[in-house]
Amino acid sequence: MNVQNPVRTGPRQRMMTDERQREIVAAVLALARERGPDAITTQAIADRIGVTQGAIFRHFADKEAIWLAVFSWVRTAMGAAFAAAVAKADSPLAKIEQAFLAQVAFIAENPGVPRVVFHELQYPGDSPVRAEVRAMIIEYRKRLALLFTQARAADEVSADLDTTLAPVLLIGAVQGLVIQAALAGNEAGMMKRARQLFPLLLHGYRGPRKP
Amino acid sequence: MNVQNPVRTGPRQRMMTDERQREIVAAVLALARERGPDAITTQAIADRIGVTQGAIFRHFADKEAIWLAVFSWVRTAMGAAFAAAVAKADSPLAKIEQAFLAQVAFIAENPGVPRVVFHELQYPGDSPVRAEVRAMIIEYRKRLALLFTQARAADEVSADLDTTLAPVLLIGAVQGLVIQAALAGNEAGMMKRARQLFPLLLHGYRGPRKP
DNA sequence: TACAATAGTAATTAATTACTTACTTCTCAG
DNA sequence: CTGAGAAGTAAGTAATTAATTACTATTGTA
Repeated sequence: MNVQNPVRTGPRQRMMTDERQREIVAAVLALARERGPDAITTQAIADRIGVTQGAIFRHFADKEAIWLAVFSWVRTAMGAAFAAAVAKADSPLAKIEQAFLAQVAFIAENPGVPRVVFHELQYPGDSPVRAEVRAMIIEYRKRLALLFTQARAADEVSADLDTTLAPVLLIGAVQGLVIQAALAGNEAGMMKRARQLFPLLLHGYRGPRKP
Repeated sequence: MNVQNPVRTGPRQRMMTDERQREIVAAVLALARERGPDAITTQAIADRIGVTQGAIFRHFADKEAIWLAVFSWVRTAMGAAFAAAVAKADSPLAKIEQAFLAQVAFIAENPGVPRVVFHELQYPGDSPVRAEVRAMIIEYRKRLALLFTQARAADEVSADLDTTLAPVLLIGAVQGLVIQAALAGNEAGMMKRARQLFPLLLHGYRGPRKP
């Protein structure tokens, strides 16, 4: 917090703005978790980071720019989490399991993220913000579909498996856990439930049992 | 629309209010689908049903009362759809399948419903409206859990199946389809995808295959 | 040290929100 | 037929919102 880098390479004012922008993005996600997306007003953000309301507009042109920054952060962070998870395993199916668990872990650590994402998904239209959110989910779904195709080729899942449908169920499973956590009010228990839930997904992907 | 019952048993003014209330609830759900939950203002409702904004408050004390009426309708309609679906099948597992398909069909027919429900779920706190929504989902989950317990007793699903976890996956699967429909912008294709998706759930519930 | 850029402030603005009030119109029961 | 109650209207209110403006304070640099 108070620790500052004594050596600056770039101009100071840009640094300050970058820091404030990150602070504002963090405040948005914190407010989303604590009070819900509708409570994210420029006044609430300003109160949380300790400046006046007008100061927000020194760092973002308008509120839409704030949302774009928030979802840009989410997309980057989720992409990194996905890549790290996939790198941890060798087989396609194991990669899928790691991606699933990483996704749940990311949401458990950043409970504001599903709130803002699914808040935005509930609106029709083609605003830049919504386009960003949709692109993020579509990208995630495509990456999963690729892994499922590889898993099918490696005979790790049923040969009949629809590799465009399988990601829908996996994303849905994450959503089921999010809803469950919202109802119970505990984001902490999500990981445990996720580990219990994955076998159910696994057997579904593997196809009918042959007794 | 223009057809009116010539014989009225109760006092007219109550009838009118009841009709307006139903009209307002329908307008809320239509607005949720067409423009998203945030666009549901008393002005937008009034415009849609063709009265002035102030007239809304002749039929509801305040906006919270409108939301309570909306979720009361949703709860009743969903409960009826669930009961009808369960009655169509004999075995517990077949009842579960019918309930799943009925749920998706209900959402496809009432696209505003998931929008308002999950909009409300994203907020913490204990307002009467949120309590109603939570109670509705918890009730739905419990009914599913009971069916899963019966299915397990009938040896239709794995003996290891966690009957509290299974409904989470089923509700999640519905959510996955809702997200998919939101991304693609077509609620019409939901039923087809649901029929494709159920086998994946089924094999998951049945447990590991034994080759 | 002086300068120029800029983060921050305080106050203000226009628009929108839920909700109210005074008044009008309609309709049905007595 | 009539009058009372209720649905509807038009106008208005207080609060909140995102965004702007004129000004001040700070900070790195020439």
